[in-house]
Amino acid sequence: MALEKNYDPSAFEGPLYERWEKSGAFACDPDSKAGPYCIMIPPPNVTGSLHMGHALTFTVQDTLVRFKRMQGYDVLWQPGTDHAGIATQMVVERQLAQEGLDRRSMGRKAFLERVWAWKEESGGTITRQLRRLGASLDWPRERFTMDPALNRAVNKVFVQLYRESLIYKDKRLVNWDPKLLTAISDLEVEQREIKGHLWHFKYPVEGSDDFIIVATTRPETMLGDTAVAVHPEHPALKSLIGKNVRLPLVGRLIPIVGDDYADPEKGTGAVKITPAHDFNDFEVGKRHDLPKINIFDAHARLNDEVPEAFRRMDRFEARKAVVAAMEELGLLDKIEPYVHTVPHGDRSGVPIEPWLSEQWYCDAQTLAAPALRAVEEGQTNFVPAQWANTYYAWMRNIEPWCISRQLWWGHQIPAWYGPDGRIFVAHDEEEAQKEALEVYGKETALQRDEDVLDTWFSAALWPFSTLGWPEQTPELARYYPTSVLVTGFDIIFFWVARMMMMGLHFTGNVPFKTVYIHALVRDKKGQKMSKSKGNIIDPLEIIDSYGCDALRFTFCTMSTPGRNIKLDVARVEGNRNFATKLWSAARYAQMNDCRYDPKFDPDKVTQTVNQWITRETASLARGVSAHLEEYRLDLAAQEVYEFVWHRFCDWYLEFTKPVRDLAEVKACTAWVLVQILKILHPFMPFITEALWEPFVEGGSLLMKQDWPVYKMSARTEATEEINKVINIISAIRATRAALNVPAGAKIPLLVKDADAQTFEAHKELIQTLARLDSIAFTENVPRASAVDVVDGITLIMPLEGVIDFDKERVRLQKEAAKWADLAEKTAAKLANEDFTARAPQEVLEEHQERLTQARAMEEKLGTALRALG
RNA sequence: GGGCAGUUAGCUCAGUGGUAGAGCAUCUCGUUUACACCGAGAGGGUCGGGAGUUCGAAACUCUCACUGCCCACCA
Repeated sequence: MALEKNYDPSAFEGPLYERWEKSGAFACDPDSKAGPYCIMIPPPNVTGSLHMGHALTFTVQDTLVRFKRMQGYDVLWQPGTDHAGIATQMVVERQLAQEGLDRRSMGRKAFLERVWAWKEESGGTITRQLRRLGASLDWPRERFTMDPALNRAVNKVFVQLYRESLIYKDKRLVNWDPKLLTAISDLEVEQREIKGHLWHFKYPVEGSDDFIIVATTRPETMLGDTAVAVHPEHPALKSLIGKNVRLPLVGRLIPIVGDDYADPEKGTGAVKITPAHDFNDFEVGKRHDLPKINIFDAHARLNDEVPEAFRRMDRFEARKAVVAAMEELGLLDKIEPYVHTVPHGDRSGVPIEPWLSEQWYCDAQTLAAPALRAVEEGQTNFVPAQWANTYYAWMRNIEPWCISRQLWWGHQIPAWYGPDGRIFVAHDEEEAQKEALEVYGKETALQRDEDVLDTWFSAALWPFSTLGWPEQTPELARYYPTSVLVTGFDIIFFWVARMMMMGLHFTGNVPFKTVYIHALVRDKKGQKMSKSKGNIIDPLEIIDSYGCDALRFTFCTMSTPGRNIKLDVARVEGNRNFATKLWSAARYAQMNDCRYDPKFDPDKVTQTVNQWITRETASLARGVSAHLEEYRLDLAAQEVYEFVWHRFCDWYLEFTKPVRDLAEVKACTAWVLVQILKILHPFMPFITEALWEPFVEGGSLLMKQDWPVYKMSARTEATEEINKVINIISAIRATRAALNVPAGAKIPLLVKDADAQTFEAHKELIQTLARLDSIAFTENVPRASAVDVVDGITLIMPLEGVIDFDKERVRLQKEAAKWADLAEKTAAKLANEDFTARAPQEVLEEHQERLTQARAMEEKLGTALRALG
């Protein structure tokens, strides 16, 4: 089958993926004798679609997985999707709203049916898109976080943690999202900078005509104030401690308390205390035993605790009303513009409300201790290592994790309530009923907790729940702990930390040995991609335009640890060109009848160029392996790029053109090409697989081939010789270009001080690639010639009448000056006794050699200049 | 306020103690039968500033500046 002239990825990417998948090449083999290697996919939102962040992380994972598979490991890359509680529920609720429906009126059961239907409808999108990316996931093992089996794992974990008192119910202030009407965890709160105001209110002090002035960014909360705090040592205000103020608008008498929390430097030095609506005030309230007056309903509208005029008002409406009312009373002291940060729900985008409610909590502090130790002791390593600091910082100051959500889509909390409010936490209703029977002594109707768990709760179990836990499955025994977790730093807290906690607690083992944290994808200016900025680049459009391999290779070359990836389509285009180059080289090989011979022994080649390229190939394979082991995909990819384009195409194929009919050249060309396909496969799976087919017999798959490891004797003399030839040709080309010798013109070459052997052996090569019509040896530099010196050899091009000798003189002088400068610098260094006494021997030798060489160059160029006349 | 990164050619980035590199862009030349999504060549950098360690610093230490991000606080 002859290769098409042009590289057209769209012609083969789809069919090849199908072939891989059908062949079972993605499947792990738990019975295999090979060692296990396992990566758990960070499950994307089941109803989501592929964005650049996905494309990056899955490219990295697929590259690692394909490499390991070729190395002979039994690889499990576990696929799956996440139910993504809030995100998915929001999407469906938005759909309902368009139909004029809402979930509460349709009821829980009907709503959940609707969400499941949506999941069935859109759930295949992301997995189809993953296939377009070439992701070699073990699809028959696909899991979903709400699978019945995974739900059993969730219940088991919940029940056990409850019985260990590591999960409990508590009434306290939570981050309440008044739009989504659910509690959220600290991590789901996003601080946003807001240009607001600072209102100064005068509160009348009881029994005097004095006022105490408090400043606030949230005037509406004053309706729930139960104290004013001042610092116990505040010089001007401490005398007021113990007195009361009459809370305006409300008329309530509230105390002035002394508390360290009141910072004399801030605001007016006195601070209003609203224990039910501010986290700090809540603490102050506890210290002084203040009442907590909840003035908001779930929608953050004022409730019946406030004066009638304000009831039912939305919080922002109430703000205006309170300010207006205070102003009317003459109690508004002043208003200042004020920039401050306000907590917002990361999903809803509305300011969150600290709100008193009863929620389920997980004692993260207790669970964090072993998880911290595991990283400190190196059972789990972060790559790059500095991310461990981020992990430590958060884990050492971890707060209780609010795990309940007032949603319907998710794992419903396995807790049932008796008529007296008694809680029965059980694996299922039957078990709960049994417990209730013992307690009440009779059949009793139980009511299940309405709430569901935070999405990240089930995600935290992913590394073992997908492997069948709590059953002791062969998969669990074999693939857990997994080899590496690949993810972005943005979810170290959300996910990595929680998997560590749950994994250690329930399996006694870390969930992964390595956490590889990669960059985030930005636009080419380094800005976050977002819909509102309009700078989103769709990976599928890129794949359509340039092919999947070009996109993948771009991610690989740019995934330097510790840096963001500024994605510029120009880079993708450049890598598409690289793919084209490879395609074209393969086509050339095919046209010249280069067939891969499995019996070809690279160690036995006799021609110098073949000895050279086979050793270079071996060195490439070693380099790429080493870089991949260290997660330096960037360096690995760059090394292949350099080899394929600049060594194999630019030099080897050109070198062998004059002798392309020789059997050894044909076999060697095919061999190198096949090695390139193998080494490049993890990075560019499609083009390499497509090119594999025409070069080997028997319909095998490249992705199932062994990663190349060679036993080859060193051939350093071949490398040296070829490098010398390359230098000679490059020098002649540069001289020709500098002197405007027409590219088509063939010129004679005289050489001086050269070992005849190099020129004899590679005469044809040098003549062809440097476009010479003859090569001859000489003892003297003839007059009126262009000259260059390389590796001690003087190259002379008698070009009288062709070139401008003034120009040539300037060029040579510049060149000579460069070498003289180096010689001088090196000589000065060698004259420094501190240097000669302290530098290591090999560095000294290197400098000696450099000096000799620089002096020789200087001298030979001098000779050439003199000959120029 | 605390922390972590980054600062190297016009742009995007490699380079962790011994003569400053690549890709893209730019310029010159070139349709030599794999490739113009190409080939050959060239220009371009006081490695953010300062100090220190060292025979020797882009690299190590300190310090300053700027950029980005994370965490916390904000009356």
